Amino acid sequence: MNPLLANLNEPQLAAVTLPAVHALILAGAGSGKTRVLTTRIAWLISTSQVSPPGILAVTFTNKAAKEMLTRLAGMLPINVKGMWIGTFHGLCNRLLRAHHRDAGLPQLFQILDSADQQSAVKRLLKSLNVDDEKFPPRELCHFINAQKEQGLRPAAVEAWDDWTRKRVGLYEAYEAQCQREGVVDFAELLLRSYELLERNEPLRRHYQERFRHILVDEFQDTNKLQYKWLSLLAGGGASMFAVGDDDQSIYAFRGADVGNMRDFEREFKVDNLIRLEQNYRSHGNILDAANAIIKNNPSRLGKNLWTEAGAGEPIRVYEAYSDLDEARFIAEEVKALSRDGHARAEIALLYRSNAQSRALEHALFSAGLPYRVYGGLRFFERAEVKHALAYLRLIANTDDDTAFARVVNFPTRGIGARSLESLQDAAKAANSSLHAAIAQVSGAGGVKLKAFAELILKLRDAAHLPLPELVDHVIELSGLRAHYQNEKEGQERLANLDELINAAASFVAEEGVANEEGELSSELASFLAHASLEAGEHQAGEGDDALQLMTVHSAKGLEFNIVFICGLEEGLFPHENAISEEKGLEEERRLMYVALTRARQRLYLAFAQTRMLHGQTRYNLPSRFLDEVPEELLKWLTPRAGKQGFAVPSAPTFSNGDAMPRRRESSSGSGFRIGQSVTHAKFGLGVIVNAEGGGSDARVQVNFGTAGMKWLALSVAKLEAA
DNA sequence: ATAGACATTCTTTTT
DNA sequence: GAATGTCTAT
Repeated sequence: MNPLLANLNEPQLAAVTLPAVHALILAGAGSGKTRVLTTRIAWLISTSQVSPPGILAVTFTNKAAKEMLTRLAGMLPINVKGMWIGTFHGLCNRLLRAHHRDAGLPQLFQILDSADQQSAVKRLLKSLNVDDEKFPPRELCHFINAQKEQGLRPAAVEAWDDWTRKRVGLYEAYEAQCQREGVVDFAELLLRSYELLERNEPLRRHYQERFRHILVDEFQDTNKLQYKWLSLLAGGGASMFAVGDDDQSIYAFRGADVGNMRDFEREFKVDNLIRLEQNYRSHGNILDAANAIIKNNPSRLGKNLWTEAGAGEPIRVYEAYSDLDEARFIAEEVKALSRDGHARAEIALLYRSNAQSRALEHALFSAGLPYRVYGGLRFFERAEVKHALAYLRLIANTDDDTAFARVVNFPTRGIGARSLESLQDAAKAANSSLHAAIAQVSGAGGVKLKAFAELILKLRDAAHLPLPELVDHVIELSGLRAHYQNEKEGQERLANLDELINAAASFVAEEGVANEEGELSSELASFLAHASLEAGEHQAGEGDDALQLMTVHSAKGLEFNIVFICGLEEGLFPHENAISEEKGLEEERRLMYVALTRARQRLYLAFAQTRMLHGQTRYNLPSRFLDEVPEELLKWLTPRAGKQGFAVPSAPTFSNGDAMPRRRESSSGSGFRIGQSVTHAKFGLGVIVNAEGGGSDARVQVNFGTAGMKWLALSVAKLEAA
């Protein structure tokens, strides 16, 4: 027996050893998905069914791609480096670099990240004198990306109203601007390489014949364009092996289309649908809860996780008075767990939205517990790093107006708004880049601009230097170093700039791109692509034994011994913006499913009666997801809050600094107070969130959850304390 | 050109 | 509440 196949369970083995056919693997959480994917590649190669260059394996994140490469390298005695295993964007970048001419791109085309894209759009709106109130750059970016992700160029977009027609026009102008500047955004990487393959038959046939096996990770997260891209490449008879979990589809809001799983099944006539349902991660109670929750979603492909591990501990539920109380409880609990010998790094605090981390962080800090928050600014996204990268981008391509605009006056060199305006006018008149238009600007501003142009020229002269030295040189000559040396808070930024030099050095050491003779550094171009495509690790203390704080979204794919899910309240989780639509609610439920299945041994669910949000105290009902977990799996750490609402009345006398209902007048005499749970004959269960008037005029505002927010006159409405 | 005041917005996020 | 963006005064 092939040692690769040892210890695989039956469906895993079946999936790994499928012949060259299309297959859809429904891989539940914790069912060994990555193992199946990598083992399949290793098995195909080791049994000589395919050679390494015949494999195309696609993931969504760099982390997943790296993980696959590392595991594969451990299974096979081959050099994994050159294999086509990577993210959609990384592989498309590779394709476009190799065929930039056919794709209509300059050799050193630059990649705009989302922030770059937004500033490019802002610049475009300004140059066209478009009101950015009516066309917010954020929304316009979203629109453009959504079209591209459907595979639609401006001419193909159907516009039925003036607003959309105008946006399509702006989409077109944006494309022209990008093309002139020699830059592509993330979605363009995909679309451009799709079009390249579609239109260039010899090229398409080449890759179709080359890739015999296409493997896709997290298939439920693919968008329409990615699916088309895969279909095109598989069109030459390759086998497609798609691994995904429709229950973990939580990115519909950014274009992911679970429908691709059904389409794939139908269009590729997949008759190998394999379910991986045995879970190796969590104890039974946790899985039972997850299964019970997700069962409420109709139209699933269907799957039920099970485990050989025992039921384990019950799921602990804590009802807090307030967000601060919730945080304090968690901090105390974690402290106790830590004392009992649990590694802090094995404990995760999950929440629906980032704003929730504040209260948690505060409590953890007071308790002296080290923690790490995911989701902040990443290395290559930091302002000072982006500034340095902008200078480097101008070395590679002087026409990159986004980079130009970013640093033309940073550090300040007396080039103000009016000089830039005349430069922009000149560029527009000549249909040229900002850099190329400098000669046209006269006067004092023109002199300063010419000095800037000379600076870029001088920097370009250094392009032959080894990359780390070039970076150092740029930081020095641009004045960035001096600028941050003079700044009070500049120490950390200087350190980050030094870190950028280090990053360049290790990039050269690892990637080892050869520098072509006499040419502008292709090493530089690869490094810049790397900086755009892989924004780098999140900041701070890796390696320390720290608590892990993150949103449920960023927890996907991770696992922890102990998990706290915080803020389980209607309006927060499920989020209020998602509640009104069935589809939105189902995605929230899948999100809850993802959250639950992160835990191996112990799971806490926490919610609060009052919470500060957007600077206001809010009163929420417990999340409906709590009701969807079977009673017998739960162990209430506070008196049970039933379907009737909160068990513990929130007395207005907390001494712990919690938000207290401010309007006492509303409670006097009426028998009701803010924060109290009430029932109404028509609207059902709700929470009083506000009150005004008194005596016979008294009115209260009640949050009825699904039934909405209502103002009710106490003299008319029959409210009962719940 | 820059600091300080005022207004506005506020899910989730990788590439 | 905090962060970003725009306007205003120096």
